[in-house]
Amino acid sequence: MKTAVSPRKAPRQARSQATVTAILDAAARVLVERGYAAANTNLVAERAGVSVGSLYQYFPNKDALITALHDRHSRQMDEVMDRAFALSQDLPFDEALQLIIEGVVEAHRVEAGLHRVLETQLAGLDMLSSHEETEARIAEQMGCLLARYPDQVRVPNLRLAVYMLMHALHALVHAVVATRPSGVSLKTATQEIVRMTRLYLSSPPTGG
Amino acid sequence: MKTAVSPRKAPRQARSQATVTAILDAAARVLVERGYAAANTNLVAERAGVSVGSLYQYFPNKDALITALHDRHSRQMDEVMDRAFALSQDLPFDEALQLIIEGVVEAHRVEAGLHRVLETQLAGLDMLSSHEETEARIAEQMGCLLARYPDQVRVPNLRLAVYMLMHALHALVHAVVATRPSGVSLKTATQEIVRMTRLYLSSPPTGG
Amino acid sequence: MKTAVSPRKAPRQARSQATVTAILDAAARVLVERGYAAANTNLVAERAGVSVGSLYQYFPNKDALITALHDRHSRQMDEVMDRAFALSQDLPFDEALQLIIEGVVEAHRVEAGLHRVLETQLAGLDMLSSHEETEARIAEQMGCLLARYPDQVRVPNLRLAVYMLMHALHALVHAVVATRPSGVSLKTATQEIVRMTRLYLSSPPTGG
Amino acid sequence: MKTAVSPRKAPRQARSQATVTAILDAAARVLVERGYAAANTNLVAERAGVSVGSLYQYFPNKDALITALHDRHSRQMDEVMDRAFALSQDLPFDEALQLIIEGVVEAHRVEAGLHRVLETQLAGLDMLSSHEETEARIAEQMGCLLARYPDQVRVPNLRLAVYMLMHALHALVHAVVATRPSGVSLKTATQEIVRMTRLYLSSPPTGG
DNA sequence: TATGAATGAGCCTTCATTCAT
DNA sequence: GATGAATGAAGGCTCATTCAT
Repeated sequence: MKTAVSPRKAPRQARSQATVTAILDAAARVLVERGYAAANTNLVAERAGVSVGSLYQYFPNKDALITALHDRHSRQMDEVMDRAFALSQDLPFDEALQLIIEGVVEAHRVEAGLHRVLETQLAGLDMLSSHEETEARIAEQMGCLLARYPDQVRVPNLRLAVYMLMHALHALVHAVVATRPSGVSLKTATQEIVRMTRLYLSSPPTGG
Repeated sequence: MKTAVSPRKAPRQARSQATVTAILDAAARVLVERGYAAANTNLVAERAGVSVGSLYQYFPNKDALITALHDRHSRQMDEVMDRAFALSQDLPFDEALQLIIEGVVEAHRVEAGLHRVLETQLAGLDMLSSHEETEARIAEQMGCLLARYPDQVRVPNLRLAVYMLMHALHALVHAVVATRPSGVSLKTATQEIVRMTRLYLSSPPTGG
Repeated sequence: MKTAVSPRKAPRQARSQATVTAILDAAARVLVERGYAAANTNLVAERAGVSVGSLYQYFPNKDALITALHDRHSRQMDEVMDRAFALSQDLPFDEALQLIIEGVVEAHRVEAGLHRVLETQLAGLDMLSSHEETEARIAEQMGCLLARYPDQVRVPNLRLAVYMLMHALHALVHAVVATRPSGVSLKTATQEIVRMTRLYLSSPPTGG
Repeated sequence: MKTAVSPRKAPRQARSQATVTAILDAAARVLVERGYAAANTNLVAERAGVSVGSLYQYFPNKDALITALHDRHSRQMDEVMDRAFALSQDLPFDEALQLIIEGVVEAHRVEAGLHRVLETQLAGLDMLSSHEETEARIAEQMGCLLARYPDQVRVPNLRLAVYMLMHALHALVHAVVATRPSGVSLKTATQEIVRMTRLYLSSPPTGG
């Protein structure tokens, strides 16, 4: 499942691919609109314009569908992040930081609702493995990034700093994308996240 | 209904109170174990050691039960926070900050799992009002706190700073309570949150 | 049960009697307001101002309660009818007829709603026996009445005539009490019932 | 939904139609046997030889099922009545009257039990509208009929007469179909209804 | 393969009835 | 006797899943 499709010999596969995509899209919409509890496979199939039977042809059960949706979403996010990290490669610290954070915000803006639902309502499902993988990979990249700027990044414990940033950034980006204090633009808010991050990273452990 | 009970001749009420408490406790456990969607009233009743009928004697429906649980939890959190804010009243900035953050961590340590589920899976229910109230009240107190230390708190926009802290602290506290990088104690992690907060608040807007 | 209470030594009994009456009254009200399906013993008890426990002290189960209510209602109706038949004893045919029919209308006006519900929704219960008895007794009396006026009552088959009248009058009285064509008073409508009855009874079997 | 099916390629629809019919038939049976309160959808489904799920595929809820049953029954009755009224068009008064009343009796003979339950236990449901419509239409037709014979029909108030007949006939037909005095055939009883009706309609208001 | 009617386990809720106080 | 909290069987309804066409 979920294996890449070889470019040639697409006719059959193309149909399947389109159907799978339609189903996942419908699932995303339904999930965002009604939450996991109220989302049901019949509705997803209807919204996707296919029969329930077809849905079950491609996904053995409801959880598999949600998992697949989650995986697809993760992959999309990963790509954005990878691109951001790649671009930041040769930039000075401040610019790299800004680029990365703006990238994350951008990544979350696309499907903020879906992202939230997936993260939120799916705590109980067994799909965490892939999610944690992703998290770990991003943490890894983040660690590498920080390690590249020993002069600006002066934290007592790099692993701890990465951990702090992962969680703080995650929450702030979500918040900033969803809602901001009145009169504050997304750009300004994003800038403030950058500022907080820079302050945190570039101050020596001891106040002295 | 659940108003204060007169001290003498409490047996009847005491029994009811105990039942209500047992139900709420069971609901909390079930919710944490299985999430909202998979939690069902029959199971909650069974776990509470009462019949479904009793459950419905005290809570008109499933949502009301969850809402009541949420309210109870909120009240408990509020008390902890209020206490922390009160104690921090006459302390110097650094100590006040530390006290507050340790208070929040402490508040979350009690029922972290429940807290997460309630926050997470209940987005759809109509109980948000009380939740948002609580949030607003805490934000208000936070704002007052920061305003008390104009010398140490140098942020360009106080409302924005409060907003940033609310979200970042929230996430970090949750994270820290649930899991930490190996080798990092809860105390150390909490300290790091304090450090991040202090750095963020006490640096002038412009690097200069 | 339901046995007459001896006049002396009433204190205890009086209390019970009052409670039973209150319960039956409440049951009547609830039944009229919500119908049999939606009526429930807890509500009846509450409306009667007693506990469910007390209700079950006097009535072994819900059906017994309804049956008792039905019996009480029947008895009240019977009394009215008996009185009407007694008064009509020495009157000429037309006046006797009018008196009886007005009596029936009057009897139904008091608790028309209850009467309807009892008749209607209780078809399935096993309380019909007493109901059929009452019906039979009234039919009997009606037969006697008609037999008293051989000159005016010229029907081919007396039993059939009684049967016809029982059913037609029943329906018409119900209808007339509940609703009438606009502009028609209860008195006028009652008069028309009398007219129909007289015409039916006093015409010779063959048109000749 | 239940609109006419194109003759060719009906298999799908035919199946559904059959299922719907089976459900309605089962509902009718259960309703007659146990009354509305004791009738439950699970039993209806079982009796119909389908699953509850199927029942709810065709009827959104219990009341809708009963309403549909009521509608189907009404439609059947209407057809019989319409036919009777149509046939009576050019007949002399006595024959027209006889035809109509025999028609009503015939209409009720088919599903007398169901008819009674539907009329009886369903006062509370919102299906009255259609029922009252039917009643009004029949009253209308009855009025027209009577108006066609000004020589034989001599009543003081046509609307009142129609009202009287609607109620009396209704009750008598029900009675006659369900049970009769011993020794009286359905035919004889029906004849007696005709006789009563004729006497009522053709006598001048005042005895003179 | 696609379809969608059919299935039925399971959930929320009610209410007649019991019983400890 | 009176009370009313507690009980739990039963009923309405949903929805993940299957399978005949």
